[in-house]
Amino acid sequence: MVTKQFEGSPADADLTRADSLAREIFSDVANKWALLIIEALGERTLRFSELRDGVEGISHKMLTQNLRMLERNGLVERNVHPTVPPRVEYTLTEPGRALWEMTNEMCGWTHRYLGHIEASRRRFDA
Amino acid sequence: MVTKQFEGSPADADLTRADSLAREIFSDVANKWALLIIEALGERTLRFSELRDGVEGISHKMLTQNLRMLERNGLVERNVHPTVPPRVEYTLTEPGRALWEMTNEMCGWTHRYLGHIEASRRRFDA
DNA sequence: CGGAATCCTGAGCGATACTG
DNA sequence: CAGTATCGCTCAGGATTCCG
Repeated sequence: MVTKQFEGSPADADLTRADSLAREIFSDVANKWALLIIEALGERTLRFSELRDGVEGISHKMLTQNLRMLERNGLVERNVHPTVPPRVEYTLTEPGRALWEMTNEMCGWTHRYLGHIEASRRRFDA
Repeated sequence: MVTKQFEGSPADADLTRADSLAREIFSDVANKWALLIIEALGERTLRFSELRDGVEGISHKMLTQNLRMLERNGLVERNVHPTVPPRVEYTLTEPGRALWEMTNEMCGWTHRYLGHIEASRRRFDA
């Protein structure tokens, strides 16, 4: 992918920059919590607290932290309703939704190979 | 996905077990290094050292660690050639190859939205 | 060369408390 | 309810060393 080595031709500055940016984005996105959040938001818009117990296992802190990151990258949109008590809703943007399709496939993959993997683990652990 | 809440119907034990297993697998696989390794192995079989400098940024330790994990889950196959010096090659298994298709899409996704994301970041950081 | 083991540091994360 | 801030600790993970 993204992991090529360039030497010194003309437009390389741009290429390597785009490349390192791509790696950075990949690293942001290729993490457990981010993907689980995206997955949860695929169904519908959710509030902060709905996400907190929807994603199970995630801490308050990790949730905000990842939501900020996803917002920064333009994958989720944050909507504050100025009511009291406050109500903040998170929605996938179009890039986020595209990513969601892939988390979906990952879920499908996981279930498809559950048996293989479980078996392989037993073999390995012996 | 995987994050449903069950109450107490008959065959729930199995369902929740499969579910927690699925979450575990997902967590194993949804990590930066694992996915980058899979991506690298997509092209062709690679030796340990080829992976080490192919994946760039990964440490000796992280590489072995992740390779063990991937092997355990049956996503890569480890082949030791009893020569001297030793020669160890890693190949994707069929489940691994299926996963690779998804990392490929992720790479495609990354490049497709590079612009969007970069722009969104600039907006956010202001 | 590939891998295991050891040591050591700091980022990551949970827990808690405080604001609007 | 949502978010920020602070503290403390655990443990991920880098550097190094040794083995087959």
